Amino acid sequence: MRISKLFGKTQRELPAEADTISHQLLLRAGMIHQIAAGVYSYLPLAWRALRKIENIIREEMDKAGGQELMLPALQPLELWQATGRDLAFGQGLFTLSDRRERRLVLGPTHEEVITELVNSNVQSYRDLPLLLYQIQTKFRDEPRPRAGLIRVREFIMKDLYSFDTDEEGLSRSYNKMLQAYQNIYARCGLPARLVEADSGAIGGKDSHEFIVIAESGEDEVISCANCKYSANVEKAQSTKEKVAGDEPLPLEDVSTPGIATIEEVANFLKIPRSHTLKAVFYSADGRLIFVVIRGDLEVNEVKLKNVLKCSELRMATEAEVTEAGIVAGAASPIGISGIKVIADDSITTGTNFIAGANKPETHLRNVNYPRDFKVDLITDIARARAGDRCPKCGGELSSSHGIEVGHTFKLGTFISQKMGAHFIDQGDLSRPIVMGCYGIGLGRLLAAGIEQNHDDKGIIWPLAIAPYHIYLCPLYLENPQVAITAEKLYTDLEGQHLEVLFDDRKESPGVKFNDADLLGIPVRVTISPRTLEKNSVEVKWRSEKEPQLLPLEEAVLRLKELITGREN
RNA sequence: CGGGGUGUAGCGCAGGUGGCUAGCGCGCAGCGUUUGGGACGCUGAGGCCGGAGGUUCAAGUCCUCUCACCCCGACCA
Repeated sequence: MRISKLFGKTQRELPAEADTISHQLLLRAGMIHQIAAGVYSYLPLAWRALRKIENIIREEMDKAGGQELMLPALQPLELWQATGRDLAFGQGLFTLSDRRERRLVLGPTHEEVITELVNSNVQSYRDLPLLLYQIQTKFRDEPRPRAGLIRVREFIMKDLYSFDTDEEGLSRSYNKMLQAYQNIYARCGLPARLVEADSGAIGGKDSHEFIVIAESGEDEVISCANCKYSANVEKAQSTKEKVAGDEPLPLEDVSTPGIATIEEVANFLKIPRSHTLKAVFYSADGRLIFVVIRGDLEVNEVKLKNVLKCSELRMATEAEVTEAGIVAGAASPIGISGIKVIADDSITTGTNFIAGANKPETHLRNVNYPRDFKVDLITDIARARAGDRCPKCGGELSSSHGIEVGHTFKLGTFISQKMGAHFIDQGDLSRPIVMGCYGIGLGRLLAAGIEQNHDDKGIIWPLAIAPYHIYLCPLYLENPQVAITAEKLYTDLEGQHLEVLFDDRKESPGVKFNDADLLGIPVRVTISPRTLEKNSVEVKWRSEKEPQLLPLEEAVLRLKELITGREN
């Protein structure tokens, strides 16, 4: 490709809109163009890189036994109502009506559609297992698109769906996919980590994410330095250490004038926050929920949401709390009735806690569970933090940010049951198909690739996903010797099926070198009067500092060797 | 949804106390001189100042409404 003909221009200045690195570089390199919040066009360079990623994914899916197909983006809303996932997705679902007022959604994912399809093609255990996948555009009305391609509303995604006769089959399919995913990230040059995850609106039991550690990532990963434990903070557990072990003492009031927050209570009474119990109020599908947790811990809303099995969860408003007869600032689980109380199991890690008295400006000393109050449910709903103890080995947990570049789910029979997708087993029994699903966002993978591979000059593409292999960079093109040599080299390199971006512009060396660095093509080949004097060309890897000279007559073959050598 | 910010040329920005032909840099076009890390000179094209309404002799500038985009938060009584 000649740069003079390439659609898309590099930009010298930082775009004001972007403040994550991949977003900035994608814009500066002229690779993407935004048309609305979280909606982008992909220009030729980006599209080439995406297709490289797509092909790697396709090869690995096929190798694992997957069969590619294409599914509709336009889906009837009833399909979503059948599984109830229209509610789970809520506002995240793009909906529209056709001319007959039939309600449709733009598919945010395709479990319903493919289950419907599979149901009409599978009757017997002999038809299973199946691994079916699609690579296509999906739509989610994200509350806040951000960071360029990292969180968007229209995106290209590979989803594979597995269909098995039982849990063991599912595990086999699941493990195949985990392996295929490891292969994909390795081939794309991305160090992705496997972490335990919450399944969110997709539903299901076991779930894992692949995370690329990056500052701009919006996911928080909790991991143990000592063992392999690693989990998304939404899911992560930690050991809650004992805090106070005295014999339970009788309850007593303590006056706390003007004291409301846990911080203030702890300071006022000169005790650690961990010796207090905190009351937090939520509204779950419109119902008030009373949550009790040890004062130094925070509620993990994802865990809470899972426990409550609700579709909408938010903090309750002060009005809602007051209306329920609760004294803000001194709320207490003691003597509460008519409200569902959920407790974090941290309330059993000590005795004689301080808690609200449910009377203005008053707290209670020596609160003990279960002696003093009852709860509807006690379980782990706390947010794990860096510095906490690992639930598996007791090591110290640390926290880092990352980009979720893949997510796998053991769906089980949740969807197949609701949609009546059954098969006949060997004993002539009708049973629901056991499902899994496995997604990768291609654009996000591209962005993560840039987040991982760049310097202050620009992108440094891993060879496997680079839009081109070689940046052919002749200097002083008005010199006929340079021009002729460059043209010949361009033709010969393409003849060897090397992918060449030919900078045929009459620009100054500075401009060309800077664009070469910005675009991040792995190998730069410079031809100039200076190199021609030595009858050679200069070759430089984008990822390395020093160039080397290659004799002109060997250049094509040597470059071919260099590139195929690194590809494997 | 809440909070903050920004909309002026393809990109980055200035102008904002109303005042006549709306500027600067980059980029773009032409000519010339240059040339191993974003060269220089000259000439030139390019704007419904996000949109609607209002105030005024006069609005990029003031008022009201609205739209779009970006960032932060979805935070604990």
